[in-house]
Amino acid sequence: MPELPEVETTVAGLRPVLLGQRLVSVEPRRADLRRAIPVDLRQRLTGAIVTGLSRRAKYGLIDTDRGDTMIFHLGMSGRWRVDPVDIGTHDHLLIETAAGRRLALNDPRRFGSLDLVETAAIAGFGPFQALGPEPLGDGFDAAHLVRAFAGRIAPVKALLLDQKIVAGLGNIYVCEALHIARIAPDKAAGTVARPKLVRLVAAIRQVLDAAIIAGGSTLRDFARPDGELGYFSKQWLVYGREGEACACGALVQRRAEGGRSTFYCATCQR
DNA sequence: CCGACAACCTGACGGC
DNA sequence: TGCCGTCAGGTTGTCG
Repeated sequence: MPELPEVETTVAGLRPVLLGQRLVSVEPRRADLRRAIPVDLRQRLTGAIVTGLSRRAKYGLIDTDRGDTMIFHLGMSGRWRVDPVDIGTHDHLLIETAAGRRLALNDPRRFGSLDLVETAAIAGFGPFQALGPEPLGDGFDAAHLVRAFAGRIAPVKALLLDQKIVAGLGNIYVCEALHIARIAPDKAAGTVARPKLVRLVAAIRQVLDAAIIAGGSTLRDFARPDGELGYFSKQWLVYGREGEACACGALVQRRAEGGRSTFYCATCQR
């Protein structure tokens, strides 16, 4: 579930619950996810007031009035449950606000992470050091891709998954964007002509915007403990559609590369 | 730099 | 019903 649009809509769903609220209880229920949870997280966040929520790449950021920012990553299976009826084995962090709202960070596979850094030093946070530009921001355009792809013979799909080149794309949206831009996933990145890169930038923005809108439309249901985002899956053109007909009539193909599935239309994408 | 692979974990699903 | 293999939206590291 969690690529950039899912994190964006998650943050949007958390905002009305947390913004301006004092955290009266912050309880980690295990010592680690993908890596250790800071031992002082509970002490530093309990009693703090949330002053802002935002997103960077696939990370969610929660700022407090104590100058700390909690940074979460949802990995493959993470999500926040709002006002859960009961607490399960995969609820790894519990939060309660002064207004009596409860949150549980749930992550069965525990590929996610939870960090706490000084807000003023956020640029020094390890995983943020080498991140490329935000795909929906000003720093991302065809010229950027021309520079990033120059001389590279790796498949364009592989480089789009590289967070150092552009931050926030995952397997689904890369497959979708390449389809919309009509670019073959295995084409050597450095050989993709500039007009195609112009299309690619537009396609990435288009698919991310549409997914955020689709996720946003489900925000009403965000508080449901078992609530799932992901309405955008109904709009996928190629991802998960192996053997189905593309709009051109050809069948969507699937290929495994580096242990991950790539979905594409060999007729449309060149 | 590249591609392939493994590791980290659990759950869902299909086949038998 | 159960067992087994396969797959899954991410990140990080190794090896040749």
